[in-house]
Amino acid sequence: MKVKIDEKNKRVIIDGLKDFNLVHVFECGQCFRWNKEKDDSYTGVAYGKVINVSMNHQQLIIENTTEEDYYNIWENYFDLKRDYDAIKNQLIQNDKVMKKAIEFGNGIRLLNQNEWETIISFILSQNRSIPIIKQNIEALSQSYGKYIGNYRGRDYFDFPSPEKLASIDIEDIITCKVGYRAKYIKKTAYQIANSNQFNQMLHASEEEIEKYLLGLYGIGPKVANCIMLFSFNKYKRFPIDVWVERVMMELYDLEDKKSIIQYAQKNYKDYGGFAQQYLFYYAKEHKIGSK
DNA sequence: TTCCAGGTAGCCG
DNA sequence: CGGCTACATGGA
Repeated sequence: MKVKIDEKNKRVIIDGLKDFNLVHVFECGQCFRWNKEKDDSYTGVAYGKVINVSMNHQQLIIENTTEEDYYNIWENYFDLKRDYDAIKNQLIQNDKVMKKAIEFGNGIRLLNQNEWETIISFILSQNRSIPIIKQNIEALSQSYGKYIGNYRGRDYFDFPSPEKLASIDIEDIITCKVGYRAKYIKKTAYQIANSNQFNQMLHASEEEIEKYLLGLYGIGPKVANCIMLFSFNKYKRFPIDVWVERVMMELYDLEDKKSIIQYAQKNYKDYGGFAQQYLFYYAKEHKIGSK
């Protein structure tokens, strides 16, 4: 992997990158603020910046960025330093289903996303489909987020701060079509904005983080696991949603959530989060078990 | 029209 | 504890 800085064109090019596919990364259900352009590249907002990402063979091209942002944000955000081969090789041992799921989503990488944004995003995700979640988050950002700028003819807004969401009325949050989840958003934003506990969690143990998240209004075990996996680097976490539950019951012949948890702990160990994401993407795209 | 979506809080036994 | 249900909204 080789990094080239093209300062003049505000680009960073990463050469010789393996295990990275734009569709897999952005459509596997882990993130909600990335949209496909007509040229098959993706434009999105993260950490208050707008960038465009495209691929050319094994070259990853990040546009509208700088060398500084690449090393401070994007290298970690896109998880570029991790060896996915090692993870895949361990996961596929004695597991034909996983082998298929990994072949299908071979270019998935787990993004390292902002903790606060991930908390609200996955509170919103409950009992909802991904396109609607994306709409909700976009509406929240456009209504209450800071204006970032115009890129390729479109205006972009950052995800609103805890202070901002804590300060607005529930009725105003509801205008973003989040339904009954508005009260969860307001209260959780208030708790985070008005306590230093959240900041302490950024350096806390896994158990403390879990306890804290479960104490926030609107967060249960599944959402807490997603937040820990997608923004706190807790890669053992194995969130079980309707898709993972169905694919595990159908293709692994497991009976209930309890046996799924046991199976995952025993077989996936430290790589539960990666395993889960391959399975989720495979199940969702093939609509396993649904009808 | 009915059913379902990256579930959770509240309530009941 | 474990099981049940209401819940906002939009797409199939």
